[in-house]
Amino acid sequence: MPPKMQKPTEGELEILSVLWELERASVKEVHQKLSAYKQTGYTTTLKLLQLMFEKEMVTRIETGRKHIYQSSVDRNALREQQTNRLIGHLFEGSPVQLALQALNSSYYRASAAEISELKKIVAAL
Amino acid sequence: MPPKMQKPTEGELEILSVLWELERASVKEVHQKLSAYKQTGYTTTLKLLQLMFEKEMVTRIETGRKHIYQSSVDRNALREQQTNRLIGHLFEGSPVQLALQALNSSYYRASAAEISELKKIVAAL
DNA sequence: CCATCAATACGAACTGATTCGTAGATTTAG
DNA sequence: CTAAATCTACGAATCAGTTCGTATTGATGG
Repeated sequence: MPPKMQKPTEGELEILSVLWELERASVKEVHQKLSAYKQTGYTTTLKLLQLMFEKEMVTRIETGRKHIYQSSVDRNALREQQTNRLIGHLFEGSPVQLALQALNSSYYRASAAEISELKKIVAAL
Repeated sequence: MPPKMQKPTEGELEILSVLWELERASVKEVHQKLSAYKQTGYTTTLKLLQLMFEKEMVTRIETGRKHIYQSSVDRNALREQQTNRLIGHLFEGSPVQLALQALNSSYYRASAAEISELKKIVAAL
C-alpha cells in the first residue's frame, strides 16, 4: 500500500489508463495505445514512464533489454479522489448531480449487472 | 458564447467555483472564499483573475476602483467535458461506473427531487 | 492639499510538466 | 564479426501554472 497518494497529471493518467487496460506493457505497447488518439513521440512516452517509475506510480521488470511496466496506483482510491474533486468544484457538492450528469451525457449501453446495481443503490436512498 | 472551450487549471476551477456560487464578486470576496480552505495570498488570487480575464474565462465590470468579476465559462459544457474525461481515463468508458462511484462514496443527503430524477433515468435504461 | 488606504498592474522567480534529440547499450541478422 | 535495428538513459529546452513582492493608481478623510 503506497504511503502517500499523489495526484497524477493528465499525461500520467493517460498512461495509467493504458496500463490498467493492458495489465502489463512495454514502452512500445503503451506508446502504440497512446498514439492511437494523440500525437506524441516515442521518447516522450518513455520519459514519462521513467519519471513515473521514480515516483513509484508504476513498477517495472526488466526482461532482456525491454522493460515491462505495470501500474502501482490504487485505482479505486484515485477514482474516489477525482470524483470528489469534481463534485466539490463543479457539482456544488452534490454526488447525485454528478451521477445524473454521467447517466445523461452518453450513448453508453449499460449492462444488466450495472443496471441492477444502480437500482439497488437508488432504492436505498 | 465562447468560440473555443479551454480546460481550466485546478486553480482556475477553484475560482470559477466561487464565482458560480457568488454570481458576481470582487477580488476580495473571491479571495475570502478561497482562503477559507486554502492558504493563498491576495495578489495571487488577483493575478489569477487577471489571467482568466485575458483568457476570457471571466468578465468584469469596473465600478470605481474595484473590479467585479463573473464567470463566463459554460458550466454545463465543462461538466460534460470533465465527466467524460474521467469516464474515459478512470472508469473504463462506463458512465454507469462513475455514477455508482458518485452515489457510493458519500454521506450526502439527496433531495427528493434529485432522487426522483435519478429514478426516472435509471428506469429508462 | 496631503497622507493614508485600498485596489490593481506588473515583473520576475520558481516549480512542475512535457517534449525531444542524441548518446549509449544490447540484440539480431547476415 | 559487423552492421543495423531496437531499446533505454539522460540532458536540455520549452511551456504552463503559481506565487508573491513592489509599483502605481485612485479615492477618502482631515
